[in-house]
Amino acid sequence: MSKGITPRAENYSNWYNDIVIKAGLADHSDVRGCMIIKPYGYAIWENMRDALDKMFKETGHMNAYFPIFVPKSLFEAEEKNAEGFAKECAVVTHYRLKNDPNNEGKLIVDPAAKLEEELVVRPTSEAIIWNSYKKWIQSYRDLPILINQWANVVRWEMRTRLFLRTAEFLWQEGHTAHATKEEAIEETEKMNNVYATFAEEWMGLPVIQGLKSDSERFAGAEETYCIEALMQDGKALQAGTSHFLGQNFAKAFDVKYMNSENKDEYVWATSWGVSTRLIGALIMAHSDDKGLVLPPKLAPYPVVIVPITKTDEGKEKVLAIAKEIQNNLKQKGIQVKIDDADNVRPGFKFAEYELKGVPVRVTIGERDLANNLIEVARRDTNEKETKEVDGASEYLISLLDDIQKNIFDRAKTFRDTNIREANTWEEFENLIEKEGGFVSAHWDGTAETEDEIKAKTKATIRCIPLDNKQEEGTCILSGKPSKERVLFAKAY
RNA sequence: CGGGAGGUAGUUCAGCUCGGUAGAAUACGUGCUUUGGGAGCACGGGGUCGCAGGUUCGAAUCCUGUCCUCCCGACCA
Repeated sequence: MSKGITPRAENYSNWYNDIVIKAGLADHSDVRGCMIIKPYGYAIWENMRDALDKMFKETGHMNAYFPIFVPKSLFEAEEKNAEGFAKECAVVTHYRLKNDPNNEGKLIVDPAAKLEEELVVRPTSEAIIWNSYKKWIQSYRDLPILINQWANVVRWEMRTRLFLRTAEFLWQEGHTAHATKEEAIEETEKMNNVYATFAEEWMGLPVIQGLKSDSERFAGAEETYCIEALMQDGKALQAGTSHFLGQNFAKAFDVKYMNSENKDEYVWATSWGVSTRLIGALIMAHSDDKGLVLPPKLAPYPVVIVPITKTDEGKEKVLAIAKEIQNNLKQKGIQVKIDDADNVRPGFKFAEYELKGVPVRVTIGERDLANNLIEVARRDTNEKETKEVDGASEYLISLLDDIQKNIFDRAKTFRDTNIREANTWEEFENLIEKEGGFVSAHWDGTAETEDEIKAKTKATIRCIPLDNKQEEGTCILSGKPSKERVLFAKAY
């Protein structure tokens, strides 16, 4: 157990907070619900962003940027979307401050500077983007529009948690416009697939792709696809969503195109997004009581070298080998940090890099080097081994692959052993309460039943898996007939 | 929005009951000894005690108001 980190078994949410703060990922700010993402945490986000951005471009999308402010009249155009977000919107009402005549050195909002129309700080950008698409789309030749934006959004949540739910967060939101329903649905599914691939191959996070139930669906969507992941404490986390918006926004903003037969038609839409919440998922999926555990592909530096030296000429030799390894790995695009700071001792560095989740630590010391050896420690299993200097770089590269794979396999085994079937209400309640994880059960398809289950157990329908097999059954609560099982869980 | 905890050094916190010189640990700086699992000793710098009033000879401490944060719950596309 590491200095100052609450063990998971003692208090899972304190453990989570300790990791975020002590690994240097983020801090609370003086603004309620808003966090400061520190360089180490931001570096992880940059790696996520770069990988996703590349995937978006490979699937034909381009980036653009729309304003953070949405005039209220635009925001309210799509009623369901507006209603869904209304109660968590920050609103700009004034554009100027002035000196407080009654309190020197203080400022007050200038009542003379009230805006004619309030500006909503975007909680999501469908409204302002579709207002633009209206101007961009005349003909079927203008379609599809495949745009993504990297942005911050604000949702005034009642209760916030670092990375998992903050009042302001960073994300990407894709907004596409299509001529046909089929093409839009294809896009929705394609991007959900991109998310699943990213989660599994980069984050080492196994996910279940599925559809949301009516009550969990995005406000303004016809269908919401999602990727759902399971955290170590048995709670589910929605890691990404991709929405088929039908013609709802096209109708709200009057976006029509002329088809090849000279007839006006409404445009079909999708939107999809993932956020800095993924960093929360990353933490809770892999880390342990010693600290963070990062997948090599997203670690700011997958390898850290700790030189241990006693003499000047020894130091020279050690650093020469460290730099050689650094250069070899750099050629493969792998960042290596050499920590030659001499104000802290090796033991401190070991603990520090374990806390920060660096996948591989290499110790190069004069003692082992006399025998041409170095020490290699892997963070995922906490195993240490000694290796020959010759061939070290090649070994490290293959070790990083191993770790990436092991992290995923471990999380997948955990996830798979935590999907259980329930066939009666008693079984269901018992599994949700005592085991956690996903519970696969029949449901009659109604929102009433879903609500009642939630009220009784706090479990919600996470998704209806895409590859669901069809089987006759009866709803665990109402006993009414059902054609397939859905996944329930308590969720973040 | 309900319930709980809290705001004192960069950080974690003690001091408050019972008013009287602003404290510890850690971090930081300097020096020496150290360096293979969170080093030791010595010296040193560092604070409008969240903010505003009030009581008092005197307030971190008592009273009133106010702002903010965290945790639990409700809420959460």
